[in-house]
Amino acid sequence: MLTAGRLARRFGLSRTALLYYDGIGLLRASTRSPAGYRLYSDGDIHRLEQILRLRSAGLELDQIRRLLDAPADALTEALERRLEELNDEVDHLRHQQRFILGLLQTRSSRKPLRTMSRSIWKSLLIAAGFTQDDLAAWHAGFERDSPVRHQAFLKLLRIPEAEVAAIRARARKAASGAPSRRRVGKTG
Amino acid sequence: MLTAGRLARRFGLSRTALLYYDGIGLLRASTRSPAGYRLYSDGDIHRLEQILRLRSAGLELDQIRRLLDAPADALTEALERRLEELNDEVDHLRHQQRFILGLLQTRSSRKPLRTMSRSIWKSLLIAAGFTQDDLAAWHAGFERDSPVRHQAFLKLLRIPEAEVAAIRARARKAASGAPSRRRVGKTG
DNA sequence: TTGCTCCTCACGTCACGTGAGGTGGC
DNA sequence: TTGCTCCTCACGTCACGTGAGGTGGC
Repeated sequence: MLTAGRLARRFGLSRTALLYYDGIGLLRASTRSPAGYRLYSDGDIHRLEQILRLRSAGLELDQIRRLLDAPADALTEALERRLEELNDEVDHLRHQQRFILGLLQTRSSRKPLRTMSRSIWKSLLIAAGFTQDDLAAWHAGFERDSPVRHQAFLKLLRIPEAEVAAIRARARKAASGAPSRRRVGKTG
Repeated sequence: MLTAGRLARRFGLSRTALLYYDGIGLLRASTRSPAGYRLYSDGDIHRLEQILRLRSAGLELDQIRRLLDAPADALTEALERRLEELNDEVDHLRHQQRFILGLLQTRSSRKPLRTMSRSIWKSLLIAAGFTQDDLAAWHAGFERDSPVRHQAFLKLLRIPEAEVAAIRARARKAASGAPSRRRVGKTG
């Protein structure tokens, strides 16, 4: 039996969040102490775990509440709908990005665009499921098999000359047999 | 001189939005009619255009208000900060997507994942700046120069066999000289 | 006179955060 | 007795949407 404060700390969320969940009927403490303190049972804790899982998926609390008492099919369906929604949201943010890039180009900017474009591209690929190592391996393979097309591809991404050269150099080194202990982007 | 309702319709936003902008001091009608109707001048309209531009970039109204009376440098800087912010937001949404894919995999799903992954990938590339035609041309070139690697690449994206075959067939046809009148994804 | 547009409050939204004012527990 | 934790309101957030109740304009 945990009080609200302890439970909150245990799950890394705020006490007021728990009070809010109580208020909207999402998660009520199954017991109260004589003084009125909320006391959360193991069952309550289990329910909280489910709630936080679905919250991590970006579902609304109201929807989570309904799903917890619904058949599993409803959950699967809701998650798939959420995936589509996320596609739309990402598209929307991408439009904002491209719009901003347009605004900046109209003005007198020169260098930020190039670096942004590179970092955007990278975060896209990483978000798409590629790890840093995947990217390194991919560049290495590309460079080994068709260095000319590799360069053209990097140019297409508007990555500046110096960066292109650095990426190709790393790719050649990786392809020539050095163990892949390198981290892209940070210190290596 | 336009009233609020007319101005709203002209710019495709709601009348209440304009009232709200007035309320927070973002855009005040420079004149009122004897009866108290808001009358927007050409100057007001020009200011609204600027507001909507920045709103399309996803800036907050409060920030927009400050930027409109600030030097151009501040605007450029704000837009670049917003770009970074967008990267973070997209990352966050991607995490949600990957988390959901994990949840669905734990359950008994089988087919939705494959198709999602494909559509996610495509929307990523399109959002990154590739047009449908760019994609088609890219596949065509890849297929022409190294069909084996092209297939491996598509497989890496977890695109189902049948889709892979279709994409390669289209790519071969495109590379063999047919004019690129085709649309990817819809009917073609 | 009839619609349509306009006006000004005031309240609701979503998931909490932040006090204010008061009590329980070691 | 002193801190720390807990309790219950109540209000603020962001960009509006939605009435309610009342007036202007063709």
